[in-house]
Amino acid sequence: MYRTHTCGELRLTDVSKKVTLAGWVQRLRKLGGMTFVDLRDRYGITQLAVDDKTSEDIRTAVEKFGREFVVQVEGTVVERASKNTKIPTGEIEISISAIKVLNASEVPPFTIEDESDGGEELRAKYRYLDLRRNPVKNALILRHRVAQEARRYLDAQDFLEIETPFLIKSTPEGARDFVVPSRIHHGEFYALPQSPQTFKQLLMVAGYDRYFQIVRCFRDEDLRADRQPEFTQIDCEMAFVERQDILDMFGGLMKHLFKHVLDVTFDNVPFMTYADAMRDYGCDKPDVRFGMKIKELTKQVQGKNFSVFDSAAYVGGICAEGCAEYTRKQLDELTEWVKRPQIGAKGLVYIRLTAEGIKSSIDKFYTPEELQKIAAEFGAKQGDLILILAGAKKITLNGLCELRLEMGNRLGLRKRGEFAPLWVIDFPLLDWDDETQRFYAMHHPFTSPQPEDMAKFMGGKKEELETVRANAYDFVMNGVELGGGSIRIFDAGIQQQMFKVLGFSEADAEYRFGFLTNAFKFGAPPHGGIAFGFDRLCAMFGGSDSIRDYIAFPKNNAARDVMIDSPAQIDDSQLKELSINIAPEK
RNA sequence: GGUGCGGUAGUUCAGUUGGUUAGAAUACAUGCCUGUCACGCAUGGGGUCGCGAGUUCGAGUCUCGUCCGCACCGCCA
Repeated sequence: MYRTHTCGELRLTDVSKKVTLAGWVQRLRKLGGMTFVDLRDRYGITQLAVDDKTSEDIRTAVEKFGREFVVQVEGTVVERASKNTKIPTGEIEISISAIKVLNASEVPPFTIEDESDGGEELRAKYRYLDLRRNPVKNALILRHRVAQEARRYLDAQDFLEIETPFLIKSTPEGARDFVVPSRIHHGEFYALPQSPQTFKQLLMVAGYDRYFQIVRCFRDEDLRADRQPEFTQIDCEMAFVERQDILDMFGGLMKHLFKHVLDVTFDNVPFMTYADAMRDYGCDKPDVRFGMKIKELTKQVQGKNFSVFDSAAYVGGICAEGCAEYTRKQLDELTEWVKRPQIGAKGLVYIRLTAEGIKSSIDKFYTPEELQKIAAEFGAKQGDLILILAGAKKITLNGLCELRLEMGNRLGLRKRGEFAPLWVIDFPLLDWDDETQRFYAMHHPFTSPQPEDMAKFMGGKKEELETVRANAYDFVMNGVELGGGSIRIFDAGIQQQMFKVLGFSEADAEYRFGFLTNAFKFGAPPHGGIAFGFDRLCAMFGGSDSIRDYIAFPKNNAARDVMIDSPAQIDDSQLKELSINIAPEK
C-alpha cells in the first residue's frame, strides 16, 4: 500500500497514529539542525519534520530531495511545537520513521505555487505541471462540481443522458466544420459536430422526451479568451413543450447551479426582447447589473446645422453619473478609446453638467436650453456626464454598448459576486446578407418562427421575412451569453419552407438534411431545447473571463496545443492511405 | 484577413539620448543556521538580448522583414 492517508486530512485528533503518506515535495526548509519538508498531493500539504532524533540515513536522504520529487514516507503524527494556522494540517507534522524516493524530478521550469513565476506560454507547454497548482486544480474541481450538479438536477427531472456520434456529416452553414477524412470511403469526409443539434431532435422523434448531454462540440473558427475550437455544452432537448416550459426548466437549472455551486440565489429570471435589448443596451447580451441605458437622440438633435449629427443615421448616448468633473485629458482619452478600430466611432461628443452650468463640446451648435433638454432625456442631474456617439446605426449602437460597459467598469458598477440573469427573447429569425443576396438563419435552420409570425413566414415575401421573429431565447448573465436555444420546427412543410427561404434547392436540402425531414414524416412531437456553454459557465462561477483555466488541456490563441504540439503533419503513408495530396502553400 | 501590446539569465522583469564589463528579484548550487512554514544570512554559476537583414565608428536600444505569445475586430447558424 502506497499510502494510508492523503496529505490533506491529518489533524490534531490523529496524533500518535502511524501513517504512510505519498506525494510531491513542495518545498524544503533547512534550518541546520532540522529540516522541514512540505509534502503535497491533490488534497493538501502535510509537513514532515526531520530533527536530531531522526536517524542519520533519513537525514541524509532528505538532504538530497529537490522540488517535485515524488516520495513516500512512514511516520507518526505528532503535534507541532509551533503551529501554522494558515493551513488545515498546520497543527500537526509527521515524525519520519522511513522515507523513500519513488521518483526524482528535474528542477521544474517555473515554480509550482499559487502565484507562479511562470508566464502563460511556459505554463501551457508544461500544462501537467501547471495543473499541480492550486488555482488550476481548483478550477477543474469547480468544473467537476458544476457537471455533477447539472446531472443531479437534470436526472431528478427525468432527463436521460444519451451520447451522440462525433463522426457525422458536414453541413456548411454557420461555423466551419472540422473534417475527418474517411479511409474506407475514398474521397469522403466525416465532420465533427458543431453541436448535436440534429441528433437531439431525432431523439425527440424517437420518443426520448427529455434528453441532455454534457458534450464536446467543435468549430473551426478563430479563438478568443472565451472561445476554443473544441468546447463543451450542456446540451438539452425536451418534447411536448412550449417556450415557457423550457424557460422554467432551465431557469431552474441555472438557479440550481448558482445555489449549489456558489450559494448564490436569484429570483425568477426576467425577460427582455431582442428589440428592447438593442434599443436600451446596444447589444443582445446586456449586462443588467447596472442601468446607464442608451437613449436615442437622432430626431431631437438634428436640424441645428451640426453636420456630424445631421448626416448620421443614428445619434445616441449614455449618462455616466458623477463624471462631470472628467478632465480634458480623460475625455480625450475616452475619445481615443471609442476611435479604436475595434469600436470604430468617428468621435465622441460630451455634455458636462457642472456646478458652473452645462458645458459641452457642441456649445457652438446648441443653446444651453437645448442641451438641458438633451440632459433631461437621460434624467441627468448636476455632476453627470453625457457621452454621445453618432453614425451608422449598427456600429454606433455597438460603440455605445462597449462605451457603457467601459464606463460601468470605471464606475465599479460591474460588481464581482453580483449576478443579474436575463432571458433575451424574440430574436429575428433571419438575417439578410447583401453580399450573397440571401437569408441566413440567425440561430439555426431548425428554429421555429413565433406562432404569430407564422403566416408572414409561410408567405415568403422578403420584406416580411425580415420582420419574422424566432421562437428563440438566450440565457444571459452579467453581459455574457451562457446559453441559447429555441422551439424547433417539427412540421416537415414548415421545415421545407425554411430551407426554401434560406435558398437551398430541394435536392440540396434533401442531401444535407433529408435524414431529419424524413424523420419528421414519422410522428415528430413538438419540441425545443437549449444548450449552455459549459466552459463559460465554469469561468463565470470561478469569476474569470477566460475559459482556458477551466479546461484541462486548452489550445492557445492560434488553435495550437503547445504541449503536444498539435496540429502536426502526418506520415506520407497515412496520407496515401487516405488518398490525400497536400497542395503547396499559397 | 486586420489592429494593439509584448519577446533580455531556468523564470518574471528593468535597461536612460545608440556608447566601455547587460542588471534586479526569484529559481538553482555551495556553506552557515534547532521550530520553519514565501524561513533567514553569505557566496557562486547562469545571457544566441526571438530570428534575419539594414542604418551607424558603434545596435538590447533605430529601420525593415520574419517567427512566436496575449488581447481584440472580422469570423463564431
